[in-house]
Amino acid sequence: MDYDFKSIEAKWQSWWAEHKTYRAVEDPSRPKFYVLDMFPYPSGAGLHVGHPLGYIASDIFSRYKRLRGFNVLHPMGYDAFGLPAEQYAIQTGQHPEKTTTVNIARYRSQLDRIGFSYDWEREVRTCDPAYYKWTQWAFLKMFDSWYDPVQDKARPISKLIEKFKKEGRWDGLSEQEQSDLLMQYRIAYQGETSVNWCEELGTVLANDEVKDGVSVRGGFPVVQKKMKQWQLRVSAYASRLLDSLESLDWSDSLKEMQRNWIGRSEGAEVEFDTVCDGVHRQITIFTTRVDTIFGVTFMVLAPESELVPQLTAAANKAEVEEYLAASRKKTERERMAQTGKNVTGVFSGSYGINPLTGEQIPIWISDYVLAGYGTGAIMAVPAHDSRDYAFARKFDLPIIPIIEGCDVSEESFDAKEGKMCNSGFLNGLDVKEAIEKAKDYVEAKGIGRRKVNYRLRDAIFSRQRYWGEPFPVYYKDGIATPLPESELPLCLPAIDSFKPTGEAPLARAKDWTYEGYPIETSTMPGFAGSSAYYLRYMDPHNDEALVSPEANGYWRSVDLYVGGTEHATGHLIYSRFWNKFLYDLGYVCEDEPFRKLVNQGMIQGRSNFVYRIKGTNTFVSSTLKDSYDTTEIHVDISLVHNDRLDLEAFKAWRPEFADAEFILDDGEYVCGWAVEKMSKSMYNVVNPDEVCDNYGADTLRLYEMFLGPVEQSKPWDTKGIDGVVRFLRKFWRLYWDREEFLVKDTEPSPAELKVLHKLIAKEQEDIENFSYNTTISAFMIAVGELASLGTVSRAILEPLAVLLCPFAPHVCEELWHALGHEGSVCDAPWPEYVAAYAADDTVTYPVQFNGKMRFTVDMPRSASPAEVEAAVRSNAQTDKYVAGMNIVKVIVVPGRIINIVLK
RNA sequence: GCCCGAGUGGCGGAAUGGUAGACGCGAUGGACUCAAAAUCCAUUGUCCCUUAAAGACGUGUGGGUUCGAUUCCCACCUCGGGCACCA
Repeated sequence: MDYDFKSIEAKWQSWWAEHKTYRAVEDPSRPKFYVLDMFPYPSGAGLHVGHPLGYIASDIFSRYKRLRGFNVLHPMGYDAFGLPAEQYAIQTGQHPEKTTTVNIARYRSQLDRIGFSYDWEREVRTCDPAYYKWTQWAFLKMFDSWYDPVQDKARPISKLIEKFKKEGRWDGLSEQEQSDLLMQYRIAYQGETSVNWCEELGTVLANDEVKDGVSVRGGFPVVQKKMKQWQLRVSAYASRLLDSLESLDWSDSLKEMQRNWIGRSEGAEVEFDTVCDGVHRQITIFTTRVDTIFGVTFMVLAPESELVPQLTAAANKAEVEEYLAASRKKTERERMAQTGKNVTGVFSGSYGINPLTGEQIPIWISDYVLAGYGTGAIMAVPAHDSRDYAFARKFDLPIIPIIEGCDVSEESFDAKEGKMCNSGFLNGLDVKEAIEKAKDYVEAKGIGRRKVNYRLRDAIFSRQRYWGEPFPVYYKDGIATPLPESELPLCLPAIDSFKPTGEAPLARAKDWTYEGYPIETSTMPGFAGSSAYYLRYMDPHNDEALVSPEANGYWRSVDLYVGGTEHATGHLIYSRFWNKFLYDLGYVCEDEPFRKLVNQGMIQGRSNFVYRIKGTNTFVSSTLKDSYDTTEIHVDISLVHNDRLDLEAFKAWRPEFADAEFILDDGEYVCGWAVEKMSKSMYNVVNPDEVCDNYGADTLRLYEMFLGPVEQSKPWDTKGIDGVVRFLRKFWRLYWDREEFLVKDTEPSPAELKVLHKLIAKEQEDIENFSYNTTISAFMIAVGELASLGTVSRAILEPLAVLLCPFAPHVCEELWHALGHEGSVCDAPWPEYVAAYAADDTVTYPVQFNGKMRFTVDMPRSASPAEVEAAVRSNAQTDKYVAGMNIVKVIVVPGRIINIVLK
């Protein structure tokens, strides 16, 4: 029989489906292992070969763990709410649900062809009401909770009310006042803050959805706007999110990204007296450099700070108003661009009083100070802060150096080193000591206190969009009131048009009311549905709970999570927050959701180019292009083989090339190439379906892993796939020769057993380290060796099929059944490694003289270093290389090398 | 600017202190064939050389540690990623 991957793959894929081979069932008698992929957003473009990279890696790991006796949970689903489907609906009028369903079906068929071991009975879709019921439920729990700083965890809001009652702060408040009070404490709360507003998308965005001042989706400009929005009090968890990062088995770079995003900084808050038109008032600033307080020459408020109206002198009002108005209109991008000399600001007309020197200093307003960080007000030390320095230079404010010997004529001295001067009681101290002493001083004087600040902000949780989870909240006489849990899920209502009209789409829904009161018209953001999906997979059909304590107690948390780095500051922060919240309330048993995380690299495209001579329709081969003035044009990689252009196909590709002429090199047109992002516009997209059609799923799986380490980005180049194709054919031929099944019940030779055991040892080690490319190399070597040994023994070939099955499940399943087994190879026992064959081994030691290799010596692996040394000293060749010199020492590294040091 | 990560043949990559370039692609030569495909065999870092033996050089650059460095340390260069008025 020949290796016919098409029929083999189709046959076993349906066999697996029929036999429910990959169904996971809780079984307390077996150890569990939970392997999770980041579920995809089902986009209209379908999958390209880069997408399944992580899925293949995790599938190999799942199958391997299963062979090692673990009860593996390996689910898949869809992150199905999101902007693109809605944008598409706006353009075409098609309901997002419809396009999403179509896209999901396409994703599913593409995934199915690759032969993943997913338990599809556990599939989740975030847009399914049965699923988003639990997203809404979690929101209600967050609404009904507060963060208790004493116990350092979230607790029911009723406990807070009890506390207020005891303190006499509750009774006598009106309903509205009670609601307003609690709103300041709820984990999910509604609050007025400065938010990222994207006009083009008609919605607010969270911090991680904005990059370089534009929206991540679409790249539209973003402005700061004060708005009342639903938010999640993620900031309450900042220190816990930071601290428990230590315990996670994630890459250092990813942890570092999260640390940066959380942005802990230690400093102090200091009170400054201010005077504005004769009115005195205290304000608080935050600084990490209390030691520089003698160098303060002015203060700055953020334009959005609520202190601005209070500290604007009547005489300066007009100017300040003008500045505030201009600042409001700027996009984030414009604000970020105005660094250094372009810095802007306006004098408020009021003054602060330095609490240490008693000196009066002007208060300015500038948007280089952020409202959302610290207190929105700073003390400016231009000599030792580059931003303050730029501002002082621009507006001609004094600069007083307070560190000995520093030169501030050209730039500020920001480093935390040197000896203090011009600083009263701090003089002569080292900067680090001065910081501590100054903190002690302000605390003792009662004018300040130590304070840790975090950059991490609360997450803006509402979106003025349609295609998301509705908030289970209605407004009873203007008071935000949760829907009773029994009303969940609150289903997304039908609307007649998706076109933006300036109001939230749900405001146009008919009867969007509860008991006659209006329901919230915002919907939840994309990260809502993805924050707890890993919990839902544990118990996906439960109507009573997000996850039952039994299911959660068994599967606990994700043992291995595979996905891209792009979620480092979004999903992976929100999920950890969400999980910690549920943990605080006792709904889940683990504090962290993802124990080990592997970031797969990107698969880049390999683009091809043709070179058109400017002003003509003549194309010159890349090998000759330097003698012409050419334009580089992307050409579809399907028209190119081995970098040689198919001229006829190229002419037929697009009408403008129909009469193209060519300058060939040696009869061939050689295309240029480059590694770029895989995308339609670069004509370098490779579709996994095509690869499955032409080479088979097992080949695709092996090749993606063989390309290089999973974590690394690497280019896809289809021409390299032949090596893997040849390997699989060779592997097949160990079992089958035309019509004859070669496997016999003969005794294997020691040489054959050695090949097998070497492979078992290598695979065990490599899979645990995600070093799949080297495992596959080891397979290629082993199969080559077995072929030349003429292996037919069942004792070798049966375990061999098991070993390869995580990588190439279809072909191994076929062979496993050909060997006479009834059940799936997935349930085969992992081949035992027989230590005897390793002990029996011979090691060929290279013998070096002063680091230079001269000859080799064969020794049994079990030989002691002393025995090896003795054997080498008495070797006939040794004398020749010693040649009259003295042997200083002999270094024997067991199993590796012998080095003889001569002098 | 700050913080991570990476630089190895024509290409993807292997080796985390011990024979640098495993394995694969590509390339060259050969076998089989009327021929092609497929398959198999051999060669394939650079230099010197007719060839071979032998040798020298060689993991971004320059230093250092070591009997021995792609691997560890210091400085620099280049590329990739993240953060960036966070006081």
